[in-house]
Amino acid sequence: MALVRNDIKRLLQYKLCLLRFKELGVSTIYSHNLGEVAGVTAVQVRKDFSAYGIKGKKRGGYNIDNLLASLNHIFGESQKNIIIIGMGNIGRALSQYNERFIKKNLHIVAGFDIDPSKQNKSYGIPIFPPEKITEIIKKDNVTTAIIAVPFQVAQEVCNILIASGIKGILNFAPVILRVPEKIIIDNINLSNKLEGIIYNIEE
Amino acid sequence: MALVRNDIKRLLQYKLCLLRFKELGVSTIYSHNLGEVAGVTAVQVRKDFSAYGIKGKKRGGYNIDNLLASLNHIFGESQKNIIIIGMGNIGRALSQYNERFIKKNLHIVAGFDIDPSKQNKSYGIPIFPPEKITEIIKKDNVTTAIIAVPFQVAQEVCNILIASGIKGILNFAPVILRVPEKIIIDNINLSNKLEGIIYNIEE
DNA sequence: TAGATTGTTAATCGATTAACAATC
DNA sequence: TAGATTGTTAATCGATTAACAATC
Repeated sequence: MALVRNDIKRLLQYKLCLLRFKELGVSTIYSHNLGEVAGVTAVQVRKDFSAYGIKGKKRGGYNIDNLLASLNHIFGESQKNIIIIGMGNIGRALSQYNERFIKKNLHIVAGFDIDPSKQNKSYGIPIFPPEKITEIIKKDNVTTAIIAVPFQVAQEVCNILIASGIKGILNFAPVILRVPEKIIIDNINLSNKLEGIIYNIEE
Repeated sequence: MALVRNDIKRLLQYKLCLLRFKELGVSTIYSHNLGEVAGVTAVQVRKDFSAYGIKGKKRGGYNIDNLLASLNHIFGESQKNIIIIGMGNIGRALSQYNERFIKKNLHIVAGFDIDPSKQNKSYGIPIFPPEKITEIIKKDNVTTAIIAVPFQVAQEVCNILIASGIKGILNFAPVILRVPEKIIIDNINLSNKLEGIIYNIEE
């Protein structure tokens, strides 16, 4: 099991902030501006860029277009195909994100559910029965899957996905999935997130 | 801006795993068992428990009921009221979690949306117009809010929430919200999560 | 007694911060 | 030249891991 590194999370956050600045017509940015909106220190920003070979101008800051080009190069500009397993409330909500995701070259190409009544196109993406998982993964060269099934079947679904070639998983089921060392996984447990926030409030 | 600490996240994860073990009828657990399912080392488990004054028996492991009692004491057993701002796809999906959340004393007491057509009870929780936010927060003693509005209005909503007394925020809008030092915040950016996973896969 | 497990102290590692040199 | 900013090296801090003592 491998987790996404913090520096990568920060770089993605910078990318998002830079796109916002660009929309506002800003063309140059200083490390302290970017740090402020991204929620990190200016030194952290400069260090992150430096570590990935991204150069600014002393006294002149960083050119936003150059930064975005560098970041896009780091994260790759090819289309990434994604599937969702489980079309319950969360799965359906995520399927609606497709339009937004497509701007970032993230394409949700299919959803899967055992309920035949969900196997139609009303969710914006084609829905298939679970038996089709392996077939679609191969056909569309899918490397990443979102698990949004009940926790009781999450590990079983996870095993099928990995056997079919999936390399990365975003898991919304409230269990820590067991996966081989090389698989990248991010577990999102909403009630734990809420409980964690509340604990800190009351501390 | 304060973030939820890692040790707290682990304790919550332990709690979840322990509940699963308990359901299976297990009454005693060793640090290596718990570590394995929680995805951490046995030493980490023992250190976390030790730091919070939770004792096991040398050679005999930990009693699951005692552990759960200790963890419940740490996290508090009173009812916590939560509101959701924005009843789009994510907001509606989260409102359906209420039944599950209630088992953990997390009560989603209201949702808010500017769209009058959403102000009915079909989502399992009462929906109000945004003007009612402050009133409901005071009335129900709400300390925690989930932001699920479009990013353009997320900061404005955040400011209103904080002015109304909210202390903790779970944010699904793709922006880093600016909040005072004491406010606890957790930003979940789904496309960043997917991009981060994909970056690590391709590395 | 031998073996297994907890629990703590010391060592290591990695990430963040401080300090400051370089330079526009 | 003075001031502002980048970029790097060194110092600090915190978290994880290793080692091992305690004890059931």
